[in-house]
Order: sequence, then structure tokens, then C-alpha cells
Amino acid sequence: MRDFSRSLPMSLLRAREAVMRQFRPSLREHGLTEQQWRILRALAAIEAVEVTELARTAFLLGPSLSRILRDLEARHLIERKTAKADQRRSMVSISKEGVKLMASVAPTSEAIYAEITRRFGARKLAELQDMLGALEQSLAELGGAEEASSEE
Amino acid sequence: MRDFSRSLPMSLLRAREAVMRQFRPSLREHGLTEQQWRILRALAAIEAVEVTELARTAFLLGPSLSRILRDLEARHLIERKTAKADQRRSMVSISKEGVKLMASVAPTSEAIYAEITRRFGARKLAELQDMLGALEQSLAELGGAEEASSEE
DNA sequence: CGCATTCACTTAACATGTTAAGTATTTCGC
DNA sequence: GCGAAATACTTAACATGTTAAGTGAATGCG
Repeated sequence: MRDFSRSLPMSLLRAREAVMRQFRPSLREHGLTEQQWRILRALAAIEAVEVTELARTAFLLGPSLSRILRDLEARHLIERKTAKADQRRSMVSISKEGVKLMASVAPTSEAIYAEITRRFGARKLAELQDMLGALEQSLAELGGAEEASSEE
Repeated sequence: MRDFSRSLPMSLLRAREAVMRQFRPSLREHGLTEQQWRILRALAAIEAVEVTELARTAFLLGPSLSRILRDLEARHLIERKTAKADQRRSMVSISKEGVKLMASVAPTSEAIYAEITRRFGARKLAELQDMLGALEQSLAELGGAEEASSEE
């Protein structure tokens, strides 16, 4: 069996960790986790979204998102109101406080990202992103844990 | 601020998830999590290791490893004995049962890896791994959350 | 209409990630 | 040798990942 420390999953894990190590301290200073930050960023780009759509955008599973939204709402960083047309749906948006918090974190975050880009090289970075996207595409068709399939 | 869904951390996260999605169902059938599997694989390559070294190899934080080792030991998949020279250290090794379990999982796991390689292309895969390693290197010097530094 | 099915979440339960604190052992300096 | 500091874990506490089950609201269909 191949040396697992050289396997693709490990390479991806280590690379991502190397990147996130740079951001976490700054986020932490502002009382945010990586996932909470992802949600705020996703919300900043739009007026309001449904929870399910937000889960897709922020790449979080429903249960994680449910918990985090509960906490972010308690901290008044986001707002929620149920859709009138469909009482099941809930529309989420970032609050003024949330926007303010983002503004205070963004500069450092941008600087870190710029430094990473500078170190690794902008061209190589773009290339890497392309390959990662291609990898994702390659496996998208393959699925992995679908439902509504023809199996069984 | 740049569209965060195209940021490096998100690209890495999505790519890794796309890969792990392929493996998880098979591991699950054998009652193993991704992390438990990593530990068994790391142990399979050697006689015995200290916990700290294992944490480095399997890329797990100490507390996670502590818990998982406790559980794997209870399931008799690993064995532990304190080093005679240094009572603080504990030497971990895989058990016969552990080896047997690995043997039952490995074929499927190998097949999945082969399929991923086939889909994405062996050459591209090697190239991607190189880039991921390079990225890691770029950021290694930068650190991120070190101690014993000259800051403060 | 009536009711089974689907849908959009939320809760629950257990495993891991992450940081801080705790414990026992060893090493170092004097 | 002895006490402070370092080392190798382990525990604790809280946040998220992951799967399964639960809840209330909408839909589809006979």
C-alpha cells in the first residue's frame, strides 16, 4: 500500500491546514471561527438567502449551519425571517453589526491572502485553483454518496 | 472583497471533500472514520511509535489522537505500552486484529484511489501533488501560530 | 377535499477540531 | 540531589462534521 502521507487526501489536508493556519489567529481575535466567517462572507454578497442555499454556498452541512445560525443570530450578526410565501423557508441576511464586524476583519484577511499569493506566486496560485476545480469536476459525475440513484 | 467561493481555502476544502466522499462509505461499512483509518495506516508502516510522532504522521492534534487511541484500544485494534526508558512516553502499535481489518478495507480503498487517478489523470495528479507540496513549503516558513517566536 | 409524500429545516447523538488547563515524569541548573 | 522548567501526554470545554431521526408546512394525487 502506498505511503499514505503522500496520498491525495493527505496532501489536500496539509495544504489547506497550512493556509488556514494563517487566517485563524486573526479570526480568533475577532471572535469568529472559520465557518462563521464563511457564512458572513457569503451573506455579504447578497440581500438574503434561504438556509439551504446558504449551506451550498458556504459549503456547510445543514446541521452545522443550523447551529451556527442560531449562535450568530443570538450575537445579532445576522437576521432571519420566515418567507411569507412558504412558511418552511427562512431568509437569512447579515445585520448592520455583522457588516461592521466584517469591515474590521477584512483588511487583515486581505493582507494575509495577498501575502500567500505573493509567496506562492499569483500565476501558480491560479494554476492550482484550476487543477483543484478540474479534480472536483472529475469526481462530480462519480458522486460518492448520492441518493435517488438507481442503486439497490 | 473577492468572491469567497473562489478563494484558495474554499477550493482546497471542496476538492478534498470531493475526494473523501468517495472513501467514506467504504470506511463506514467497516466501522472506521477517516481519522481512525489514517492512524491504522500510519501504524501499519512501522513497528511502534510514540504518540507525538504518530500525531505528526497522521496529521492529528494531540487531543483528537488521545481520544481516538482510547477508542481503538478498547476495540483491540491497537496496543499500547509505556516505554521503559521514559515513563511519559507510550509506544503504540497495530494489533493483529487491526492488521486484519486493514486487509479487509485496503482492496476497496485501493480501487477507489485507482479510479480517482484514472479519472483525473495520473500525470495531472502528480502535478497537483507537487503544487500542493510547494504551497505547503511556501507557507511553512511563514508559520502562522508558532510559539517560542520573537513576537510580543 | 383528504392524505400520503415531499420539502425545508431542526434536533439528536456521536466523532473530531481546537485551544487551554491539568498530570505525571524527566531533565537542567546550581 | 533538589527544585524549577520542560516534556509527553490526557482532560476539559466548546465548535463543527456527519448521519439519522424529528417537526411542521407545502404538494401531489386520487
